[in-house]
Amino acid sequence: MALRDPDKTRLKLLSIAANLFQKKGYNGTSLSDIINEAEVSKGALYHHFANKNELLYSVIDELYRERFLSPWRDVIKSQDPIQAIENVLHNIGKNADVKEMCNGCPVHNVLAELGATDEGVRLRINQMHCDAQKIICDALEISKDRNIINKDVDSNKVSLFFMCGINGMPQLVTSCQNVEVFQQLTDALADYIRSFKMVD
Amino acid sequence: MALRDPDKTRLKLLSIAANLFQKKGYNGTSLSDIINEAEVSKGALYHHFANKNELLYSVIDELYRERFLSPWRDVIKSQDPIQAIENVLHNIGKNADVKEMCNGCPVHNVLAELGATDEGVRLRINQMHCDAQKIICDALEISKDRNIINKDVDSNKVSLFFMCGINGMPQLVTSCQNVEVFQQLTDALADYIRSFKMVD
Amino acid sequence: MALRDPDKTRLKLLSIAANLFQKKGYNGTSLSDIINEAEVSKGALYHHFANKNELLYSVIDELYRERFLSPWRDVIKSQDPIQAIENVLHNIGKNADVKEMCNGCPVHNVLAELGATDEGVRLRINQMHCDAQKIICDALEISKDRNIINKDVDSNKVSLFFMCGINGMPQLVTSCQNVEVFQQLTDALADYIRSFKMVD
Amino acid sequence: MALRDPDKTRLKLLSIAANLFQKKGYNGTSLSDIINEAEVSKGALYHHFANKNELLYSVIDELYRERFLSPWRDVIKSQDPIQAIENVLHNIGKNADVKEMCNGCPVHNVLAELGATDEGVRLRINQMHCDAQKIICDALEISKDRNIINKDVDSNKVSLFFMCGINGMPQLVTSCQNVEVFQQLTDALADYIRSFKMVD
DNA sequence: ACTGCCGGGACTCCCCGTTCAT
DNA sequence: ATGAACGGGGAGTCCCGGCAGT
Repeated sequence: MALRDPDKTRLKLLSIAANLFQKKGYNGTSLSDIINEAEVSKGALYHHFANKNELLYSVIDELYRERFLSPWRDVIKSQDPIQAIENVLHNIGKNADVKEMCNGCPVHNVLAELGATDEGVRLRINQMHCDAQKIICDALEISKDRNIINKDVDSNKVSLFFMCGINGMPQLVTSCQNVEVFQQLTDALADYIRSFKMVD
Repeated sequence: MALRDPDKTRLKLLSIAANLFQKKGYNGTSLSDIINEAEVSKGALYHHFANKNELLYSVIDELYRERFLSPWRDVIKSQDPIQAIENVLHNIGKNADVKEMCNGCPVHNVLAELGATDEGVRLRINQMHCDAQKIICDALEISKDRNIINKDVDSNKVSLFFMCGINGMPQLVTSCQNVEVFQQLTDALADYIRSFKMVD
Repeated sequence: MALRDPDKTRLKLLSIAANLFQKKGYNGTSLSDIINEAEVSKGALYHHFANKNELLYSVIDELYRERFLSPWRDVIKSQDPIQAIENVLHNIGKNADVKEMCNGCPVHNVLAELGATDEGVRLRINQMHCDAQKIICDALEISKDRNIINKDVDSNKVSLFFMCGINGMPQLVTSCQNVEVFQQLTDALADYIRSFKMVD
Repeated sequence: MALRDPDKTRLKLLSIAANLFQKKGYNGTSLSDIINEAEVSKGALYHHFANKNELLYSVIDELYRERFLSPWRDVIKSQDPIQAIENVLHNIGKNADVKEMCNGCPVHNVLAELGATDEGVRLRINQMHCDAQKIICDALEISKDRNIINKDVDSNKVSLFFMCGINGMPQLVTSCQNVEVFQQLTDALADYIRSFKMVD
């Protein structure tokens, strides 16, 4: 129903779709699932989104992308970017929503399901990975300049592996349904990144 | 077809289903897709498997599981398990089939799509993760005994993070469609595991 | 758009609907097709026409009917109505728009699609047939009076068959997509009507 | 239901579809209409026909075509083909099923609705027209040889116009819902064809 | 008075996983 | 092991109201 508030209706659809796609997968989620939970008619949905695929793209562009990148954006503004990265890891490890985590990372799930067949999805998520890696890579370079880490660290390789770690976590958490595992993993990744610091 | 060879038919269905599930996802693959590619009748499929879900379970149990675990089984028999792990990583990095890799890891894809809704899938894959982690963990313990790595290494944490790295790789490769990335990642993971070796 | 000209908007909708109904059929034409081509909003359409069915009726009443009847109206004013009919046939044969013809006669198409289920359509088109036949019938009677044709001609039967010929033409042209066929048919129909002339 | 008789099921669907397409048009007939009347499941329909369009093509090829051509096939075997044509016209005029007639000719209706947009339909019906015209044309030629009609008759033109008459009839009957009109028209067409006979 | 945006559902064709008689 | 039949959804489209502002 929702007496005439297009933006609100759109956002509602978007966020409900985001949740369902994460939990049940893209192909596992029917538009009926979405409109039922949103208490909105099919006409409303198709007024806002051309089709299911466009809805997914909007979800990725407007929700998943921000959720994925925002935690990292500030690390390069810090005096000690390495410390900042550790802090971010610590925070997401501590504040992880159990239910959310156990459904895996939405970005990750969508990529695993559709990456091989839907170029639109793949390119969007690749962009996210690149953007995030760029931030980490910059953080490493800055840290070299400031003599926080060794100059012979291969920033590209390390930042790539960092992204790999980030991507692997939700997988393990989903499979064992245990959030503690997530904290161990963020710890371990923090250890990894800290291992490049200069010994003083 | 019609050449009565039940086991062959079954295996054919199994391996075609394995490929399609990996590439197009479970919900994205229809039974018609499978029987068309296998050139087998619908009745034949239902003779061998109770339903689509059981087919998936069989695929996991009989194909995915072995593919996932077999490379690691021998590392604990080696004199230097750490070196053995590095070798395995090097091999899978070098021999990676481009097309296969770019579709992501089948285990991983299935978990991402169904992990949150299908306990049968989740438990099977969790078991694989645990079994693999156990191997790595044992390898680390053995290496401690043999003074290959430091005794204060937290084998559980490291092996867990190792699994995390393993799980994150196909994700990144899928998104950028570039196998070189895979080699860089196996390298980086090898670096990681080597970093625990005693300095002599 | 937005240039407030209600009559123009209405006429635009009417004539675009007329074309689309002819080409794609009534059920094959969606209101979206119409408003897209007319560059008019849905609200505008519904302001001018109560619903799709009323739009069709208006199309028939205001456009199809005139197009169908106007060529024949003057034949009875002629000194030699038979000659006048031949002339009309000759003209429509010669001036036939290729594209238009190959889509069939709009009146005809609508009747064929909806005649059996929509009384409103059937009655309107029946009226057109009757009116046209009346003209031809009158032309024959006048010609009898003036000794142009034999007095024993059954005007009703001939005029009915004349209408039959008129109705059958577009059908054949549509099926073979060849306007020459149309000219042959108008010729043949002219031959038919001329065959009743007195031999002098 | 319907205890396993594929051919029967198929034919049932075909003939019910044939009736509904004639009465309500192609776009006006839903697959639900068809399966409800046939008391057959949706799956059964899609087992026999790839889609709605293929169903239509099958209806045309297997039912409409025969109904349309069969009455004329024997006229060229007759001693007096012209007389045979008259007889056929007389028969279909006399035996016309009221209800059927008032829904128009199925071939005709389908062509009017879809001829401009569906080549498959157009080509099929064009073939029927050509085949029928060929028969009439041959009948005229044979009649010339046997001195039944004048040698200067343009067989092609006359047979074409004959087809035109055949095609126009159902149109008029549909619009006035009066079968007597049909008899008058078959009479008039018989008159027309007879008019070419030699006067003895 | 007239037009535009938002929304409502029923209905469309089609496909899916599954069962059953053969 | 076959393939005909089943029936429940799948996404998407349709025609249509109703509120807002001109």
